[in-house]
Amino acid sequence: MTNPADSIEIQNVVASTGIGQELDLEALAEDLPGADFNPDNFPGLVYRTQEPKAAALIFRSGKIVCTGAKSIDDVHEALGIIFEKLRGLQIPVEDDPEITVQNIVSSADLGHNLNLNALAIGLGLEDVEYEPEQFPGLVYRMDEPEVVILLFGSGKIVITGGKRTDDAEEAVEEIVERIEGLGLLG
Amino acid sequence: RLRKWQERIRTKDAGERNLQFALSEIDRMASALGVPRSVREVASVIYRRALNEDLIRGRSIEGVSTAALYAACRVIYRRALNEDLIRGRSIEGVSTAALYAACRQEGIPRSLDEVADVSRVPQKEIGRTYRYISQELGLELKPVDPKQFVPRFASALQLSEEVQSKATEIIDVSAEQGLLSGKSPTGFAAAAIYAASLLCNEKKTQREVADVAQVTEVTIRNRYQEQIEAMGFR
DNA sequence: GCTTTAAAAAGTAATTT
DNA sequence: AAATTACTTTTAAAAGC
Repeated sequence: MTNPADSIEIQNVVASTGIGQELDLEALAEDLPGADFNPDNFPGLVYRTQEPKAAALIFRSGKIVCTGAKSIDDVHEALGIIFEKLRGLQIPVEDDPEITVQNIVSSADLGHNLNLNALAIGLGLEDVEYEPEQFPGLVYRMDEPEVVILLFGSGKIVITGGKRTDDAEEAVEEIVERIEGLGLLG
Repeated sequence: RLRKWQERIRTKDAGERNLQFALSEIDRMASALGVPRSVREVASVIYRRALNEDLIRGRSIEGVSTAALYAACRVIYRRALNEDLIRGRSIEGVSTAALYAACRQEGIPRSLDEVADVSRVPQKEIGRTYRYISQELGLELKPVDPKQFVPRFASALQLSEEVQSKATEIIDVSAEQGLLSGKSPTGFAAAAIYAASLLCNEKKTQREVADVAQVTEVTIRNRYQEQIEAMGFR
């Protein structure tokens, strides 16, 4: 009788921001201990924070992508650390750069095993991708909220593509309702 | 005006060539897979539909095996690109994906591994292209049924009808108990055939079955244990 | 389309012990 | 034969090929 929505855990938050200042990544790679910069492979410089654990991709334009954080607060904290590091290097950083959450990845547990074959047909083959030869999860694209849900035989699920914390909760309620409506939830 | 006319002819030429190439590729791969002529025709129809709906865009030629054919493929690709016809997508990828889809539609599926063995395109691209054309053409193919692999695998192993029907029964019973969700259809079929061969005293080793189904012995062992339990043996 | 980053889910595969 | 490592899928942004 536990509510699947209560089992939701945010696993990763992706966000973007910018310091409003062009950067010399070659020089930054020298001054920032632990920075990875391989312009031949990728134009961004990779910098990882320990607490909270996250990875940032810093670009020449001054734009930054932060990923790996476990919450929106952690994203702000990690980026705050990076902003301070840059200021410490005499690089001008805007007072409080706007941070935009781009994607939230969450996991949850529906609490019952799922018959993915029946679910693929029940949810509608046009909205479903289920190719167990290639991947064990059923991929379901939901319209409202606009997210992608990966459903597994164990009843564990992954919700991704949402930008708001509420998206995962709404998605879980919606998918539970749909599966129950099909009589396919335990 | 004359140039435009010539361009049109060239465009039509390239298109014809591409189609001819695609169809001959489908035929070559189908022969290598031992696919009946009726199914080859379905593959051809799917390819033509993909062409008509302009889906041969955005994919690159990646598969390389025989240098000569790869070169021919590149020439065609470049021509089509110059004529602004194909813009990226590979004829081979779409041909192979069409064949894979046709086999499924006809109920005699080949695994992506098997199709990749006779294609010049990597398995990853075949799977991706299949998902793309399947979605765009609205093929709506149901998930592959492991039972559909039984006759072909069992006959390759020279197993009797009795083993085949036993394997089919094992698949039905274990799938009924929810063991199939998320599992590879080939691995599931392979394990059932292995189990059935034991039960019918026509034992094949896990390695023999694994080779035919192109899965590992570890996978057969894992699925076998679950299926035996589902059947109430052990 | 590709390149890089991170994270979960579960299956399969290749190595190593 | 068991344990480890690694890859499959989805998502989003960044700059550039």
